[in-house]
Amino acid sequence: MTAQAHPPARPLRKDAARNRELLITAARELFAQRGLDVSLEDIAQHAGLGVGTGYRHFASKNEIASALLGQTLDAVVASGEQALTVEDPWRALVGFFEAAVAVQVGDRGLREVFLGVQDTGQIEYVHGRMTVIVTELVRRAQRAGVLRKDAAATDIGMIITMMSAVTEITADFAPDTWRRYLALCLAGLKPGAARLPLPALTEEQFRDAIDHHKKALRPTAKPAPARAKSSR
Amino acid sequence: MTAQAHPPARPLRKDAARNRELLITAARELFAQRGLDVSLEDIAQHAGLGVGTGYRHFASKNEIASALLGQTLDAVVASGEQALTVEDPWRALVGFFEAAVAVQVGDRGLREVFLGVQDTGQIEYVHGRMTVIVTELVRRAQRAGVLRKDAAATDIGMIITMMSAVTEITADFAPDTWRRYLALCLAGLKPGAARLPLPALTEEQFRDAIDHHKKALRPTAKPAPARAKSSR
DNA sequence: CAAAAAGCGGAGCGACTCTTCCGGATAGTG
DNA sequence: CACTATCCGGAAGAGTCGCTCCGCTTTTTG
Repeated sequence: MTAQAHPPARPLRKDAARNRELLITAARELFAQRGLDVSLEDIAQHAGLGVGTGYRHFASKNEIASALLGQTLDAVVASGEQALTVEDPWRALVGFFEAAVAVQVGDRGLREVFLGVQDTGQIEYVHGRMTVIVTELVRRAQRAGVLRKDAAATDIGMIITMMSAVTEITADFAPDTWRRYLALCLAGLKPGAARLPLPALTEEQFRDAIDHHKKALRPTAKPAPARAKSSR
Repeated sequence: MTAQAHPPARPLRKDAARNRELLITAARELFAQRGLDVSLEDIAQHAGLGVGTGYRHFASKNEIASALLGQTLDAVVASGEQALTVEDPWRALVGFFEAAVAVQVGDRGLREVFLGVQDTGQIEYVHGRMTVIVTELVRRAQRAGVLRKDAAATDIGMIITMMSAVTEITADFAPDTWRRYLALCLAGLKPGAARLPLPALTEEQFRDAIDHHKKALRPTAKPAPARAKSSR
């Protein structure tokens, strides 16, 4: 589903391959620094190339963004899988939190996705893989008695989103601030506190939450093929 | 500072006054529903008026947005002042949280401001009034022993921002979800939990946080006065 | 060392935004 | 009821962004 470089039927020409890499790294940098709203002209220029070259390698701006974001989201999933191998259930949970938030500190585009400001479309795919992992992390911690019984798997995702908000605001000058508020939430997750007033979201609701509502990554809405002449 | 309707030197003509109200309510509705990015054409049309009429009443789109947002932010300040009159320090604190978040549930534009996605410019003004109130709320609660000693005034603002993130994502179908996560944070704010790893932000840092970095409400960057002829 | 294939770049189109301008409609006045 | 200050509406200027098209350059091939 990810627009991974189409398996090169014929190997790319040398310069083309080089330019492709230039584009990818330029895009990654700009998305991370300035968010998902940078223009493709900026990306191309930042790579020292022309706009047309960008479109030779990627069908649309969304394709670059989706591919890059997908890659990063995969990394988050990976750190979740790794957390499952940690024996101490509480340390595993905390470690996962920290990994998931740490990647966002340097990546504004990623934060925009977690905050639901922008939509890349493929989150549900990642979410599918994630829910199993997180559910297991929660189950283990609860069984060990280190996590309050009324915590749910969806709470973990929501807390990560809250950390995104903190980081979005502080990343520029106090990038570690999220640690303070994660600690605060973790304190609230320990057993023994007062009951939580509402039930957690269901997995389905949570998926809707990060998938619905937001503006698609550029409305684009390419209705008419621009030119009347469809010569090509 | 707020672009309150310039004290009408001469009373507005009847239709003008009516249209002004139409514009304001239309803008408020659209900002609340669709966020701060709605076009001014949409606003005018939603009010049943022409674009030009909008500019007769407001100097720019930013002016409408700022004025409206400012009004809402004033309401938040007011609920803070009211909280100071509650005798139970914990109830006062919780009440303030609830008031501050509740207004955001129906107002997407306001959430965008709290999340630092968009900048209206006048937050620092509100922040100035707020910091005194919140500091007092915190001091009272700590003196009564119901709030952990290492909590700071800036923590309150940050928690509100976290609730903005939750609400931004859930407002469309489970608008009360923030209550669960507020409860979780409140549990973490009770005394007795493990120390928080980092110091809180200073007031100055917090002000920078919600003031810096974000994209101004439309770059606009009106460099040249459009037409060369400066007849008017 | 050609010829052909592949790739490059940027002018340019459509769609959208904010804002201005001004002819024509409207409300208040004598 | 006319007359004028006021106001309305929408066309149009200027800017931005996504994307396409096609003449020109570079790489590969034979």
